[in-house]
Amino acid sequence: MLDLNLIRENPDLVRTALQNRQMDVSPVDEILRLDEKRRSLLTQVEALKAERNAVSKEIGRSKEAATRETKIAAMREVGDRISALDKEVADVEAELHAITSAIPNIPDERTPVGTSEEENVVLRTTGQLPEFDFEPKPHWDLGPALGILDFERGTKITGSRFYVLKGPGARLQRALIAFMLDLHIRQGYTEQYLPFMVRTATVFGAGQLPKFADNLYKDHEEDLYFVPTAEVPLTGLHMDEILEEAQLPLFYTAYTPCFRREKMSAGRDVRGIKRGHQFDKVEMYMYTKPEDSDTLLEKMREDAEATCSALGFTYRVKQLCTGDLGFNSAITYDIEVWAAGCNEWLEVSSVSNVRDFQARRANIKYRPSDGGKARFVHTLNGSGLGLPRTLIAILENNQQADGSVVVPEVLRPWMGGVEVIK
RNA sequence: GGGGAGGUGCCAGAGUGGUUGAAUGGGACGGUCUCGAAAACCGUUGUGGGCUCCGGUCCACCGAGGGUUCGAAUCCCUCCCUCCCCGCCA
Repeated sequence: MLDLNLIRENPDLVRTALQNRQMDVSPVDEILRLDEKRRSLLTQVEALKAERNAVSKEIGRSKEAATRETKIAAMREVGDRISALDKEVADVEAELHAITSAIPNIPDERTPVGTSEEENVVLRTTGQLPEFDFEPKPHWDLGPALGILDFERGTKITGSRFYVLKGPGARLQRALIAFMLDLHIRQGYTEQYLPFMVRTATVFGAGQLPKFADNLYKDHEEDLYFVPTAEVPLTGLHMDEILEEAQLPLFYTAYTPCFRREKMSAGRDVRGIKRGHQFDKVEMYMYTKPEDSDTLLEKMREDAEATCSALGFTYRVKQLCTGDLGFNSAITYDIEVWAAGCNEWLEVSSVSNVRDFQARRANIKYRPSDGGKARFVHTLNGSGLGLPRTLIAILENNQQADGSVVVPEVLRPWMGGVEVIK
């Protein structure tokens, strides 16, 4: 959510932001119009309320019945006008809120302007592309051959885009989760175990509603959403709180499953486990003072990269351009790992500084140590790697000619010492 | 699932229709005192919003949302949450 004052005082900034994101700028004018209408209505209705309050006090003090009756009658009429105006204000505010909540964050000056993901900028590539003296197989062939991945049974018990991990496959994923969480703990994050279902206000606070309702699973009976990412409950953690400056920054890490309907990407990435309706992820999250968020974004990026390095991945860091930037984000780095079987770079992490965008929606502030006015915090989020794509990279890059897969050394403690899955 | 109690400011806790945005106590912060501290005393201590000659002023907020009334923290309705007892399930 953007600051209404910012939109009012600097509409061109917002228009440019929308343009750079390849979006329609007309909502800005609509907001300005509604904002003006709202303030005009408020001036009227508040004057009436002030009058009613004052006269009502007089009525309370008045002893004379006739005077009281006259005043009560007058105030009854004022009350009717207040009700009508209040209704108008509520309508205008609802419309204003609906439009404002659909405006994305303003990209950072350092976010390159571009029209689509084609114009994302590769900042750096680390490691060499692995070489094979045989034709490396994609994971959708490798996994079933090893008996650790079962697509048919996944679709049988649930439907398309669901799969079953079996035996060492399931264990490998669990090893990755434990490894990542422990690594993030060493990097200074505090582990959280969170609800996997959240209320509407929580999803709104994280910026997933109303815009992305189509992508969410919902229990309509209980009015609860299944989390699409741990970012949602991690934002909710301090919703409607005023933190102390001394508490900041807060570093959190959490493992959660993620549930996404993927209506937008129907027909895309249908092969393998790259894009499922249910997948696991370890997430990093920060609450910071505004002046620290730029620096800490780099820490979070380094922490995500450290995970890739420890697993022996060849990876590259991309800077997203305005055309591909997420709704909440001002600046985002994507980390992509090379997968030798399907021959592509897979996005395993997205590290973003959303500044005060989520904090405004979720109402998360901090009180400066000098006792000044409470200010919105900045929040940052980043995947400590999405699990399916990490699994793909391990299976495809560590495969051997006989179809077996070498387990990365750092994971072996959680694999009962198993060195090769065969 | 059945029965009962409750949700008020940073905390505890009054307040059942009219100067109550909210008593009282505690905490925190500032000041006086002190070599310093404690004690004591004095003061300050919410959020959002409108207008503003930027000195203020007005509006809203006592779990959330509606309603009654000239006027609601106080009355009514719905929902949410917490606690206790019983039942049920793990």
